[in-house]
Amino acid sequence: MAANEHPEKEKKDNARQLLLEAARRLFTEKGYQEVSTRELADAAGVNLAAIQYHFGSKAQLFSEAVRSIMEENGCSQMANLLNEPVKTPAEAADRLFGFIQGYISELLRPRGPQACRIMFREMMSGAMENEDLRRVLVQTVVEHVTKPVDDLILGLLGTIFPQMSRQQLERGVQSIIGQCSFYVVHQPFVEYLRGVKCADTPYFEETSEHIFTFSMRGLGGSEELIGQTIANHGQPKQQLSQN
Amino acid sequence: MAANEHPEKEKKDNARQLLLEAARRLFTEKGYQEVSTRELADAAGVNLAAIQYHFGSKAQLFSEAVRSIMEENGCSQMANLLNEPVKTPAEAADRLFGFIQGYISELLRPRGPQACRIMFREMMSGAMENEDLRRVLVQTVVEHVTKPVDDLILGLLGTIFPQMSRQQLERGVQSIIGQCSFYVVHQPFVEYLRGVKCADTPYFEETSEHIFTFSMRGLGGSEELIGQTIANHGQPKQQLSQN
DNA sequence: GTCTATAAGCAGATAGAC
DNA sequence: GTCTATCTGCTTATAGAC
Repeated sequence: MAANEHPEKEKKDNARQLLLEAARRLFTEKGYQEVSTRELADAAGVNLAAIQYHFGSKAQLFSEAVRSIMEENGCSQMANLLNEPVKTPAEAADRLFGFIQGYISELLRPRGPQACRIMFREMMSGAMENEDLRRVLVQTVVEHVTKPVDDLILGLLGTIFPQMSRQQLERGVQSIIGQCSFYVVHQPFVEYLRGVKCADTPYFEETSEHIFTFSMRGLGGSEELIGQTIANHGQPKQQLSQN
Repeated sequence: MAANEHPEKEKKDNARQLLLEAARRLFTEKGYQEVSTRELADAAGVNLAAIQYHFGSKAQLFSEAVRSIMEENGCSQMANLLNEPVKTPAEAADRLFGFIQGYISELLRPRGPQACRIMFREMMSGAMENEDLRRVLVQTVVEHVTKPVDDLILGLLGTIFPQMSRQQLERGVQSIIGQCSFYVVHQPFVEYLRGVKCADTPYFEETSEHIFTFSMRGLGGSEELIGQTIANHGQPKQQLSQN
């Protein structure tokens, strides 16, 4: 009904589009199992049967919604980091620090479609009844999130540590992502155990700085580069000395 | 029916015990949402109504099952590590390495009740409908898993790095646990992206060694201690020099 | 394409006989 | 304490009118 109030633009497949938008929002907010088809149809302002008509099943609507989210913004904060290739270790270290902040921020303080939360949640739960669908979901996540993030960090680490083997770099990437994920996956436990709020600004900033420092040391980075990166991060670009 | 074949021992509350055992197994295998009360009753060989009679609801049975698992074996591989207090940094480093191996092993290659998988899965999903129940679950996990693991690693790191502040030690613990968790939480993505099997012995052993080395370096540990720990791990105890 | 009405099934919980 | 039978409410999916 509300759909007919805007006759100006093309409105073919309106119900489909409305459903997709509602699905993106609700699935990311509540998870696959917790959203019923009735709820989806109501939120979209369309008829229940439209889900079967346009997507065939709830599962396929979910699959489409995830793909659409991932294609549109992947891990959105990465866009800035990919604009121009880095040249010096100092630039790479600066972007690595920026990535860590952005990645945790997106995971802990999600605004808009939370692509990454879906990835954690639906994969851990046995929620995806259909095994094929589950495989497609893994593939979609890897293509649009895991792989780009991996390539980005791999490139940065390769610039900072040019002597390192591919295998060592891959392990470094995994250690960094693992540390960031910790503050999402273990969030309720950390908050209960330590009496902190992971997303509160002071704790959050300390978290980024710790992960950056710990990881740079873990890979053998110089204290000079670590200190200068933290000191200069967010400042206008300037030439930094490097190891 | 099978219950009456063993009249020798006390068998009061037999249905209750049978239900608890079935619940521990099924909930850890499939997750809360994926197990129905009928399935539980069938597996236990008792009547459906026994769940309400003995536990009041499915949710309370789940809660009891988790508590029972956690109380019984927490993170089981930790028992060996807690037997005697460590004295030297070398001993502490050796146990840290042992912990990392044991922790990943328990998460990746679970045999028996998989306490830790429950923790990850049910917390990430919005599965626990009841907010009170969710709080109780967080509390149970922290008490029986998070806190003991945290104390253990905190103690080991404190022995290896006696000059470090409490805050730094806590961050170190979180970085180590985060890296270990990565190989569980991101398992399907890593396996798809890299074409590896996380639980396969060569990759698994390399994983433990990497996390240990990366973390020791990240905290400023000496190369000598790292190398000697890896070389000597699993050997009979001997005095090692330390930084 | 969109709607109403309904099918078909499964969920957790309960009443009441034994 | 254990059982059968059933209630109530929800789910996804479909048939068929418009």
